[in-house]
Amino acid sequence: MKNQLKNLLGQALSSFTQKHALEFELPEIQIERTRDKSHGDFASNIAMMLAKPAKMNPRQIATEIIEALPATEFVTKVEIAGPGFINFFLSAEANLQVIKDVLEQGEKFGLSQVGQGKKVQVEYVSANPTGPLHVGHGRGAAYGSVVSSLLSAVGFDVHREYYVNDAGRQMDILATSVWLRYLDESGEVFTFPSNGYQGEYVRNIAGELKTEFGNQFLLSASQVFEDIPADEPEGGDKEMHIDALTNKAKSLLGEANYRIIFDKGLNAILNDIRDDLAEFGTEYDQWFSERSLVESGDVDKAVEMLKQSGHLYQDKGAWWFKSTAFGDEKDRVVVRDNGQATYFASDIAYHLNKYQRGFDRIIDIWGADHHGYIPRVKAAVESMQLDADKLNVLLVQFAVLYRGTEKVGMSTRSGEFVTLRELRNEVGKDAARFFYVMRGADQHMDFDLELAKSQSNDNPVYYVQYAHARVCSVFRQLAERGQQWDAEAAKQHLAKLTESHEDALMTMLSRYPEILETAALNHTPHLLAHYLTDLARDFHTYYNAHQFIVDDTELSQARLLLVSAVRQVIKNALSVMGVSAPESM
RNA sequence: GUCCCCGUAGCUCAGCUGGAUAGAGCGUCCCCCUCCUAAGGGGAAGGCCGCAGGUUCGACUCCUGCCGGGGACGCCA
Repeated sequence: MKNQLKNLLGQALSSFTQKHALEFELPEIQIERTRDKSHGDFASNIAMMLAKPAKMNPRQIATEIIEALPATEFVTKVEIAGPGFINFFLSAEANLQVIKDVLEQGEKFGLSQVGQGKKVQVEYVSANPTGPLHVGHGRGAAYGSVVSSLLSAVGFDVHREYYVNDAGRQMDILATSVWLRYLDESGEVFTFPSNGYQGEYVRNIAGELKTEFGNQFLLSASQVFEDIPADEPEGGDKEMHIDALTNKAKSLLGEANYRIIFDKGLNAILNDIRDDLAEFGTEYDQWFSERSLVESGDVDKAVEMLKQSGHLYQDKGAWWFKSTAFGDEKDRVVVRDNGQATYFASDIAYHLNKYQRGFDRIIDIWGADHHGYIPRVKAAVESMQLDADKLNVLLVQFAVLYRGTEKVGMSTRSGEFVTLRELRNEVGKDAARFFYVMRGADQHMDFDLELAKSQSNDNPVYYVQYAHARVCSVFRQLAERGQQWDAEAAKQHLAKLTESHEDALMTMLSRYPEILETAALNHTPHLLAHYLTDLARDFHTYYNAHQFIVDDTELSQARLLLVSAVRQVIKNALSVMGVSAPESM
């Protein structure tokens, strides 16, 4: 509808410019929904935009444009209002059309092709596989998966990816932690390193290792801790302590055995993360391994490439990337003085790889704490002569958990964090997803567990789902009364829908495709959540004001058709959000 | 210190990329199904859109500077 009006205005505009022999470049035609019914259904500000360049009074311009407007059956009235708005009033038929559209298109209603099949890669969550996902990752997961679904809904070819940090120091620390817990299980006595992974899950993995391999990796604690520098509580350095233990593990166990333990830890946690995300309803097309980049030599190649192009220099034994040349605050280390490539080196190689795979757009979704990372990645991309505009980094702010008014403590260090799985078990997948996505991603969020669990009208998830269930209930009621309903036949009686509530609902339904498009293009899934509560509210209002199953069968049929369209749109929108649409509650 | 995010009703948040009289929910107050699920609905009160300038026909929205809150700034990952 919006586009049709745009076309009409375009035609009127060109005859207007011809008439006055205007030469300047025309502004883009903007048409928007009116906020107030008395302003019609749509409005354009084009006359005011033209006022200055055309050197004419905006109301005069509006008058002439309206005169030049081709006649159509779906617009009943066009008015000039206020400083020069052109207001369009749609005909009743035009309003009714949306019901037919929903009926015909069903699950496809709202989808579009603005993405033109362009290839978009969306990378999200990508948490280190050193422990279970916590509630902070949950927000990224919900946001990333809904953004992906939105993009896909408006015609992009979306590739969802999880970057697995399965190489590097943190993974070594995990492997070492697993091994030490294994020794612990076997009765060795020692103090667990303060910088190791303390969580219970590490013990579980160690237990599995023990069951599977028996004493194959058993060594005495005295042998392991021989010549290891002191840990922090003993006045030493916790980083040096843990690194030394890792090196000791490698030398005592040998590469092959070490690798077994390493992989045991990695796979246990990665499988857990996979299951967790799958149960949360976020799917991936690819799990991209960092180690594969290292082993294929891509990381070395990328570093070499930067050396060749003169973007690296050596200082104090380390190789630095000259990111300041591209606007970063300081230069960054790519290869440490011990010869180890940093995570940044892998990230450079990974982004190069993304570009080489030929995506039209690349979206990275990171936690807000990584914002300082953006300039250096963009710098790396630019230094490799790649189009940095294709890369879009979206940041997700943290969520703070509340139980009622009480803040739920969160500290990753002590291993005392609330996991995503615990959250799902407590409030359920639907509520968790809806709540996560209800607020703008750049907004700090208060996540109230009590509210998310509550089965009341305070809870937007239930509010929306209930609207869907209520429609289903109406149809069950209809069946119980032994009455028939025929959607095709009902189409003939739509003109019976004359109540203001019905009008409002139809307008709301026709907005859905527009909401999907803006939400997708702006990466703002919260618009969809708000739209759903608005739609549900209009439905509940209608429900309270009017009976759908009434004696006038034609009216009854028409109302049922309208209500079934509402059900369809709620279902479609919830499905984009990855939230279920229950038929009864 | 540098950088990022935020500041809108008592509370939690929208505000459609600059439009008309700034909107919801919760909370408060009043009211509504012998009727398709009251897990619902209607109404009232409640605002210097942090402050001060600037840009223009027009600013909650864009720019600058303050004030206030949160976060990030490592040869960490």
